Amino acid sequence: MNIGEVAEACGLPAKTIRYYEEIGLVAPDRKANGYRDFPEAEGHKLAFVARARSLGFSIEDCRALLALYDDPHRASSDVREIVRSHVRGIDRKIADLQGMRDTLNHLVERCQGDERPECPILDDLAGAPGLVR
Amino acid sequence: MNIGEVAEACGLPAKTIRYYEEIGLVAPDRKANGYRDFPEAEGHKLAFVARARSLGFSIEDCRALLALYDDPHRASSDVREIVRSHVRGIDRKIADLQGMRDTLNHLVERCQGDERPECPILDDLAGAPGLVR
DNA sequence: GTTGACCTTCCAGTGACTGGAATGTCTTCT
DNA sequence: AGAAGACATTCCAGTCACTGGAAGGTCAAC
Repeated sequence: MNIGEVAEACGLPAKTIRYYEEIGLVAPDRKANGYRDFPEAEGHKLAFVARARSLGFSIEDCRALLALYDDPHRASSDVREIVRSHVRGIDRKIADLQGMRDTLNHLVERCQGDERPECPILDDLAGAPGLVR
Repeated sequence: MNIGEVAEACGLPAKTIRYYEEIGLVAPDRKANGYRDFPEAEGHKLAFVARARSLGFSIEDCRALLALYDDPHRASSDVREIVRSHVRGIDRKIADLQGMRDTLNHLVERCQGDERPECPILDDLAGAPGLVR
């Protein structure tokens, strides 16, 4: 399979696939003309990585997950620990974002949003003691 | 004020403050010995940016907010629109992360997490039709 | 005069791509 | 046989917002 076909199949841009080869996530063969040639297994790896990335895993997580995927003697507890740790990171991010959103919503509520310069949002950013911090 | 003092005061690393000067967010004076000298107003700008960054605003948002902060003829509606648009972005991110977390939690629940290799998480990543996608 | 804390600039690296230039190859049509 | 157009290749640079480190200058205290 050419890079274009495998890109179509797994939903990743060809550029990204070349990058994944460069960092050693996949290792396609080469045809006589220098074109990459992806056997089925490499295509599956790319689809695996595409799905893992869409679930927010880092490239290093993907590397670890791929290694487990390839290892018939893996322990499923190793997989689960990677995923759990990732979920903890996601939970932290959600909590951070919710905190920001709540603060910002409070500020937006108190801002008139008209043509005048008075603005509680700017006052808060400038360090004025707001009602709700 | 030296960079170290102003860093202490606004809670940003000195490295970050130098970077903010480089990209034109602040413009400290210079002493005869080449050291940066931050007048009060520049210190306030840094504190303003530090708080805005902690609320998730991009550097370009900070630049726009600083410009409004500096403009006595601003309209508070301009401020509010920047903030609202940022909140919309935060909401999108939260929704994305919640989607990932829910999917991952479903997968974790179904994984035994023991010493055996069978793993519904890997099966899902590999494209096996899971019960819950 | 020497230590140590502070300051300076400059260069390189992070993560995960993405865009573009310059060039080569394959397929199809005339 | 030649030309067009779609594909492929490599390499370099840019993104965002810093962060680390090297090599060196300055200042205050002992």
